[in-house]
Amino acid sequence: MATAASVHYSPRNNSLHSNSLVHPDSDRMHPGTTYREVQKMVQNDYLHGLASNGHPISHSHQWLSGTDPAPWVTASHLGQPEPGKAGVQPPRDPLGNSLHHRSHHMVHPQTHANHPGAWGPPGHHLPGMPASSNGHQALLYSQPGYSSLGGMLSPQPPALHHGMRDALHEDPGGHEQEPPQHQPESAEEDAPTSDDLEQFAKHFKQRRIKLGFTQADVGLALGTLYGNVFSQTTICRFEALQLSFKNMCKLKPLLNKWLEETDSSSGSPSSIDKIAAQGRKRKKRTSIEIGVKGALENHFLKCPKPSAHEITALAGSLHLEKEVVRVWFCNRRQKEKRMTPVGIPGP
DNA sequence: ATGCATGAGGG
DNA sequence: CCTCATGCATA
Repeated sequence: MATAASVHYSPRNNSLHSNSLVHPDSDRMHPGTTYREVQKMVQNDYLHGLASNGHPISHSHQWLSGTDPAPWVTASHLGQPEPGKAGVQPPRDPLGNSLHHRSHHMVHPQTHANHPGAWGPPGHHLPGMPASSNGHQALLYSQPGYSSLGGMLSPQPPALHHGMRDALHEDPGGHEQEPPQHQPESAEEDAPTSDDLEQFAKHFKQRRIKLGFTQADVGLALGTLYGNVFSQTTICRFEALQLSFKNMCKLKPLLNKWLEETDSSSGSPSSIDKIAAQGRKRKKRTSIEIGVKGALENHFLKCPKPSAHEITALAGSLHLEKEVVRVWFCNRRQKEKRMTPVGIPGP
């Protein structure tokens, strides 16, 4: 066969241990439901990563092809999303009305540097337990009133208004680290609370399904509309609140826009951009055996951030590549930072 | 729906 | 090396 297609990737440093055989592991559960730890998440450092990427462009697949530059990527972040429209059409036609209209002068993911105060505090609510029980967080949504919890929702005109977040009491003599630079209730895209996001995610999913779109469709549509493509994975995670708070905040406006556009003007067949995954191949996903995962979990509980040396040692004893172990820890840490931390499904 | 992975950006 | 956003591949 085509041996020319080399499936080599470049491990940072290390000898090839080549221990990662493709064994169909049926892993998905943790060995023993013992680590149902309460998340302690007392450190939210959402304050420093905002500038990470204001423009998700210019990165992604470079192995796609060394010959043809991804057109959608080079198209820049928000250049010209085709004034006409760009709605991917669901496999089935939900409605037939071609109501088209208006504004789509959306900007690219503008991650303003405001930090959510509702997520970090140790006393924040758990996903299954709205903070309302504390009696300090009213349920004020910035989104158009969706009377969820009923099933039937009636799209109402944007009531755009929202309250505010819980007021943090700063310590006397201390330094303020919460500059509430909120505009005079200008728009609705300021600082969503966790409840906002929760509600929106729910609403979004509901609408999406009703409109007959898949998660992948939405991701693609976002690309066509605003120039930012997202994968099914990301949409899925958004709906499941499995992204970081900051990330959720960034995506919400986009998805909201899509929702508005879509449910009002729904008859617009359009060509879906398809990205061909070709060229460079990524490393085969290493399947870590259940037992090994358990061991990793254990170490994580004791030490979420092992040193390089420790990782090496661990990798040795577990017969894994160091890189794999390192990445495992990275991913594990990320999980802890999600809105819905491991093991605790949303409401 | 999720597990492992890539890569940009920051230190 | 880490964090963070994001996604291919897979269960």
